[in-house]
Amino acid sequence: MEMRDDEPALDRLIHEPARLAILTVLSSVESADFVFLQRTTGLTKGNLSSHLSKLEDGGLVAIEKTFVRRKPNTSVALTAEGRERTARHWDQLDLMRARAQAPADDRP
Amino acid sequence: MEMRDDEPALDRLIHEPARLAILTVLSSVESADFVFLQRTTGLTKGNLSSHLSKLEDGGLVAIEKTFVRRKPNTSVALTAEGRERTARHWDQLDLMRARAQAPADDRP
DNA sequence: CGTGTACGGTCTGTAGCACAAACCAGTCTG
DNA sequence: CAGACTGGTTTGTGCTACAGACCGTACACG
Repeated sequence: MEMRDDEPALDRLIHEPARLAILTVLSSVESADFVFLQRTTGLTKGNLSSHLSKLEDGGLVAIEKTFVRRKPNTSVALTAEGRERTARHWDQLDLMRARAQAPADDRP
Repeated sequence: MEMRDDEPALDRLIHEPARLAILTVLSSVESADFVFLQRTTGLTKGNLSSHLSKLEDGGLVAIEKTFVRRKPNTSVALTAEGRERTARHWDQLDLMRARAQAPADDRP
C-alpha cells in the first residue's frame, strides 16, 4: 500500500527529545565534553553515551577522546552536516506549524 | 542517581512525529474524519487508528463515531486541552531553540 | 440472490529503541 | 593497600510505532 509523502517526515535521529537536546546544546557551543552535556541535558551517563554513539554513526557529531590531566575526556562537536541537518529540522517544524495556523488547503 | 530537570522534557505523546502531524492537521481544521487524516498524514490505517486511540486516551482529541450514508465514519477533533497542550509543546520547542542561539550559560 | 470488490476501520505480531542499572578502567586520597 | 570518585561503556528489558492480516458492511453486476 503506497502512500504519497509530500510531507518529508521528520528525521527520527534528530527528532528524538534527548538527541534534540544534545544537538541544540552543541549548536550553541562549538564543542562540549561528556560531563557538560550530561549536566545540561539531564541525561544519565548510559543514556547519553548511547545517544552520542548514534549521532556519531549518523554523521551528525564528531567525537574525540583524549586524556585531560590523566583522565579520559570525551569531547563532542557538531559536524558541518550535523549543523545543517539540525537547522533543516527546525525549518521543517516551522513549516509544519505554519501549516497548522493556516486554514485547511483541502481537496476539491 | 537524581538528575535536576529544570528542562521540563518534551511530552512524548505529542512529540511523536505521527501524532504531531495529526495534531497539527487537526489544529487547522476544527474536525476531520479518518480518511482525511490518513491522506493528509500519509499514515497507514492501522497506524493511524492506534495513534488516535492514544491521543484519545491522553485526552487530546475527541473521537466521534457515526454513520454517514450508511457507512461508518470516524470524526476526530482536538479537545480544549489538546489544543492547549499542543500550543505549549510548540512553545517549549521555541524555548529550546532560543537557548541554543544564546551563548552558553555554563557554570563557573 | 449469490459473488465480487471497495470502503472504513480494528486487532495482532514484531522489530527497534530509549532508558537505567550494572559494570569497567583508571585516578586520587589516606 | 583499601576505598571512593571520575568518566565512561555494555547489557538487559519494557515499551511502542509500524504494517499487514483480519473483519464487517455497502454497493455493483450477472
